[in-house]
Amino acid sequence: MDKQEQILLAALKLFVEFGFHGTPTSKIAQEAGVSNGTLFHYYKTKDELVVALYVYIKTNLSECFNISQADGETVRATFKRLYLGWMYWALENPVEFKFTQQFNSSPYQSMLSNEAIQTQTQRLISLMQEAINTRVLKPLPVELMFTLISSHLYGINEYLLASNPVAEKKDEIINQSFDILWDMIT
Amino acid sequence: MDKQEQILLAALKLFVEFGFHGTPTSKIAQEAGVSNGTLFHYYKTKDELVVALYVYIKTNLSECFNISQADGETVRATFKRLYLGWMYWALENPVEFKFTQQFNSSPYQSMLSNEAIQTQTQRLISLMQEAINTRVLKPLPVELMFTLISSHLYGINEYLLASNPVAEKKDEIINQSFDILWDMIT
DNA sequence: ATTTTTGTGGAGTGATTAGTCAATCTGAAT
DNA sequence: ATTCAGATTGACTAATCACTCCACAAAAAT
Repeated sequence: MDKQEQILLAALKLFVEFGFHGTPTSKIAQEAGVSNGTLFHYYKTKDELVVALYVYIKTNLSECFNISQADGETVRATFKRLYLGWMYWALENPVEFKFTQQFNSSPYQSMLSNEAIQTQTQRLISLMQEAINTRVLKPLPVELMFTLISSHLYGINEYLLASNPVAEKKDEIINQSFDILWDMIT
Repeated sequence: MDKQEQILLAALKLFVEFGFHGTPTSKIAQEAGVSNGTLFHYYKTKDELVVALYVYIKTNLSECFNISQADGETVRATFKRLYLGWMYWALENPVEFKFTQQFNSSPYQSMLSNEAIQTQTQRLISLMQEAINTRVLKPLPVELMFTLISSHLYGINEYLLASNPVAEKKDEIINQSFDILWDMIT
């Protein structure tokens, strides 16, 4: 058993349920089954723990699929693969996803200066830029394109979590929503 | 001077900068120029203050435009009016907007049981439902339609706040983004 | 004029919190 | 067997926090 990971998982569970402020470090240690001291052995401050948890989750997410166009893959297929990959990850890991949302619209956001995560985003951006350059996507500013796609994804995800349809219906909506997105950006 | 409002404004400023947990009630009172006791005279708990602030902001927002189709107004014009109204409000009140985002992805969200705000959302929903019934909008579940539109709006807003273009360019992007949205949903 | 209600202040309180520390344990290397 | 570095513990602390309480002021009602 990796105590460090247990701490992260306990923090995740409690943060999503009670918010950052609502969960004392003592409760996190308790939930993780470790002592107070151990928690602070691994993370010097509570803030550091919050940021580390975000990095941990984002790293897990990015390992789910690689952001690059495979040989013989059309641009559309690449985008669809990434869109579906992200969407299904978010649906299967709602707590993790909720946490990233909470984090992104919190003041902790600015404490983040993690290289790995920023290059991950950069990869997506350049993939989109290339698709714009080759006239596959509409000639919009790439940052705007990025925003359009990710907010679309967030929205659909939120809808699916709220309405919680059966698996088939869910797949149908996801595919349909990708088509709508693709129409929008090409 | 209305002390109650001063407290809300001080809380807004501090919450957005330091988060709910990062701002003690004593600092809020100090920023508002009132005593600790006065703050708790108006709001029995800190939680109550947070929720009251959300209601206050949402009420202000909803007073900016009325959600109904004016005489002789096309469906597209109604949607555009509401879209632009909301967008410009969010751009002109970034702190308020940021707060609502923070609130919505926080555990406080569930403490909200305000009638007025929920009927406001209901109005928008039924406006969309009607547009779907009359075949103006695509035959999608109305909740999905709602999600598509609002996440689009959120995304564009975030982009505009981040890139901060000059006023003309900004107007152009907003109009353009509405056209993209309209294409998407019709 | 007198009472009642409401607003305001700010010191005070008990509980809670993030973070420390010295002591012990563990296990691997020598 | 001894050493030693890192892991682990949990009692401890200094600070902070949400919230109370009571005295008093202002206004409103009688």
